[in-house]
Amino acid sequence: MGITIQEASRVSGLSTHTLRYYERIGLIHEVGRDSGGRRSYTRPDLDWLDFLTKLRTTGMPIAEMCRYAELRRRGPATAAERRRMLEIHRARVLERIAQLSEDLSILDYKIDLYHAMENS
Amino acid sequence: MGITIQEASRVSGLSTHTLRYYERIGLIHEVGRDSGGRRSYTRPDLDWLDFLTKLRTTGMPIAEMCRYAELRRRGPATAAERRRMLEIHRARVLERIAQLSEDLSILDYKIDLYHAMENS
DNA sequence: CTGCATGTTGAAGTGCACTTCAAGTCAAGC
DNA sequence: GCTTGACTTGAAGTGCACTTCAACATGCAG
Repeated sequence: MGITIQEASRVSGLSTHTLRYYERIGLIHEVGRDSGGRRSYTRPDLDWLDFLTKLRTTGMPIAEMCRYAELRRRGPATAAERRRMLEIHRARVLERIAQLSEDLSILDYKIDLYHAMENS
Repeated sequence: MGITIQEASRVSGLSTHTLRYYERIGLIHEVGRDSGGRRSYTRPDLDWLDFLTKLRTTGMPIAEMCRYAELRRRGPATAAERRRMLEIHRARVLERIAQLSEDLSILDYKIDLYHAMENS
């Protein structure tokens, strides 16, 4: 019914080690098992992993992701709180982009200086 | 002539520990000392720290910064190589900004979904 | 001249996010 | 039935970027 941890690893881009680690710390809740006790990842699992990965790559700390995951498990009653978490995170991402853009211009300036040096 | 490590810390935004650490690993080269052997930071030191900080906040690994610092110490002959390093780093920063912007839209989408849930 | 804050050093410790290890289980191919 | 390879677990290890510690030195206030 589901796919193996190996396939889930390929699809998600996370190592099998990381998949087990994420489950252990509660980021992924109780992945289904096959007859032999092996993990079997379903579509919803993969979608969730995808979203988790986006939170990670945008710099959300694991601890905060765990909190989000826990709220999610508690159901619809926690929707407003989860939204607030995402809004706060969104603001951080925006700020990070702004900071990077600003620093980028310093980089450009420095690179220009080097060009000028080389052509003088 | 220069300022104390405490003042340099305040100006640069780096802890005194980090300032000593940066010096130890060769990121900052031989900061001057006062009569009592205490560090004395001058304007060029602070400018360099400022630039280092920009490299760090844009995600350049310490090891790479050390390499850049070493090239810088070797003088003008290494200018072209330093420029290349900055250009490569610049490309990474651009890519990071693009990635963050993309992930941001997923975040926006999710937040919208939560709003829709709350208003239904 | 005596505290005491601030400085110095090398070495050890910390926190985060994994990653590797050790020891065992299970299923498919020969 | 036996090997092989992927899977399982808990525990220990890794890499990065600092941070803290321990032990000692210096300089200024009272």
